[in-house]
Amino acid sequence: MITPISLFNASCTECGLKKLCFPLGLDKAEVLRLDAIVKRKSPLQKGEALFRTGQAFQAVYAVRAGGFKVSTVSASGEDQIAGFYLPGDILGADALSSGLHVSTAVAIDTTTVCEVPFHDLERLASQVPSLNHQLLSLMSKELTDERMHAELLSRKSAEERLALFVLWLSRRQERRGFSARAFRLGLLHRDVALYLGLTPETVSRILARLAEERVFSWRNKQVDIMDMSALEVLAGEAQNDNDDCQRSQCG
Amino acid sequence: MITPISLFNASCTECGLKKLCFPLGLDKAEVLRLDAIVKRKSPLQKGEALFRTGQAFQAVYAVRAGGFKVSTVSASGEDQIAGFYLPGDILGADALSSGLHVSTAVAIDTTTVCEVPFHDLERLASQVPSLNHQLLSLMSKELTDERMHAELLSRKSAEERLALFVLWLSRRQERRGFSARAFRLGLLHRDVALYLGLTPETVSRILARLAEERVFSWRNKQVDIMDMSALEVLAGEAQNDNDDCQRSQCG
DNA sequence: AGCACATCTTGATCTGTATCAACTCCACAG
DNA sequence: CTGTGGAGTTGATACAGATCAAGATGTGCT
Repeated sequence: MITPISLFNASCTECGLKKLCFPLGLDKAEVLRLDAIVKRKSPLQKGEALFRTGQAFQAVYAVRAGGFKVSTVSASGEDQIAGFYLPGDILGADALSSGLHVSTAVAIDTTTVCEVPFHDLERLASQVPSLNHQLLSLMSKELTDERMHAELLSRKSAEERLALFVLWLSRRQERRGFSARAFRLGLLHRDVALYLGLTPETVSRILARLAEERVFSWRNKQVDIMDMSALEVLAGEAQNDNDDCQRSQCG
Repeated sequence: MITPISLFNASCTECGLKKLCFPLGLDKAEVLRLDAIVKRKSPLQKGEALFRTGQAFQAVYAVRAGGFKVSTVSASGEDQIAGFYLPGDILGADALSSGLHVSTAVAIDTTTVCEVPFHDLERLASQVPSLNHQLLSLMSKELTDERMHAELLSRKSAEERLALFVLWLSRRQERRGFSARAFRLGLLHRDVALYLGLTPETVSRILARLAEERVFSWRNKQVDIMDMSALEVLAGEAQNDNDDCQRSQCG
């Protein structure tokens, strides 16, 4: 199959996501060395797997466009969704300790990735301290994200979970330079429900209520936030009262 | 204050936990270099904090004896417990991406730790590839553990959660060379409840039932597992049927 | 365009766990 | 030894969200 070169040859130097990805903190010469080990793969179709549980760990991947859902299959069959990975995110590093992937990554859209063979990455990182630091930093970030996820699951009501989920998405969009108030979200309610520890029915009911209350709507893969501060309140993240004041002038 | 040197001078070379900790995969000369940057601190009393939310990130810590509970304080005040760290575990690396600790680590017993200044660790790791690999591997391990925690929180019943929790503890004990069936657990019900996303009342009720059914008991900081296979069944982790068979001779 | 299947919505009911409340047990200080 | 406060237990009740069920809407394929 012949694919237009232009889609895949963009280097890290020119990539719009370099502030979120491995190049962060590297100088130009270092980015060029990184570029040399990165393989741009042809796009995955929606539903295709990037890796599956049990496969040998070979590389980590940076999402360039599209996205993945990462799930683990439990003994009971039904799968749990560990997270969603959007452009700029790195995935696959969770397989590092065991040498085998412990989860499956499925494209939720037509998706392009950069493949970074781990052996090469590790060797380069040992020569480029700032790259190594960034690798550690990205993993540390994933860990704190997963902790936030666990906190959401253990202490939040269904409504808070959905509000928080949309708020997180909104902030990720914003950091990528897109609108925080309106974006596309090509996920099934079922997948979001699994991620949030809820059922699709509950998700549907709460979406109906929040749309009714003009907080936000999610219809036909399109999210529109109508009242950001109400959303923050519902998510339990309002910039309220005097938390800052205790450290500055007030009181 | 003068403390007996003998308590703190044990080197990594002689440490019984080296198979679980940074030295894994290093040769003797490398372990000696690691030893040179590790600081053995004087013990923390029960209830003392190793680090607190908001403190600057300076070092990672290896638990030598005792243990920690690591919790995050949410805006609403009550704290969520992210995990328990036992001898051989590494903690503190979650602060790496932001440069500030995002959680608080409190000793649950008299506890000794090895402090590894991160700046030194990073420099040494850049010279010793196997150390760098082990650092990445430990972080990857933490990430998969946190995913298991999230899975427990989103899909398991209260009984399954407790069974799984005790099973995890049992396996950790075993890997450290202790009995898998009987061990000390100096945690409050309240802390375990928070970790499992339950209330102390529910924990108490289920413990009573499981002791009644002779699966395991937890009284006076002492856990005794009476029926390991029943515990595995309750935890949804029984070595059941033909999962292996599908890959071998059966059928 | 039209069919078929998957996803989403909406409603009725059920249930596991939280919540509230009272009591017991224990550790520790004096 | 006794008083005090925190932790654990046990029971009664409430409710959020699961489950079951049926219909509406969408989406992909021929």
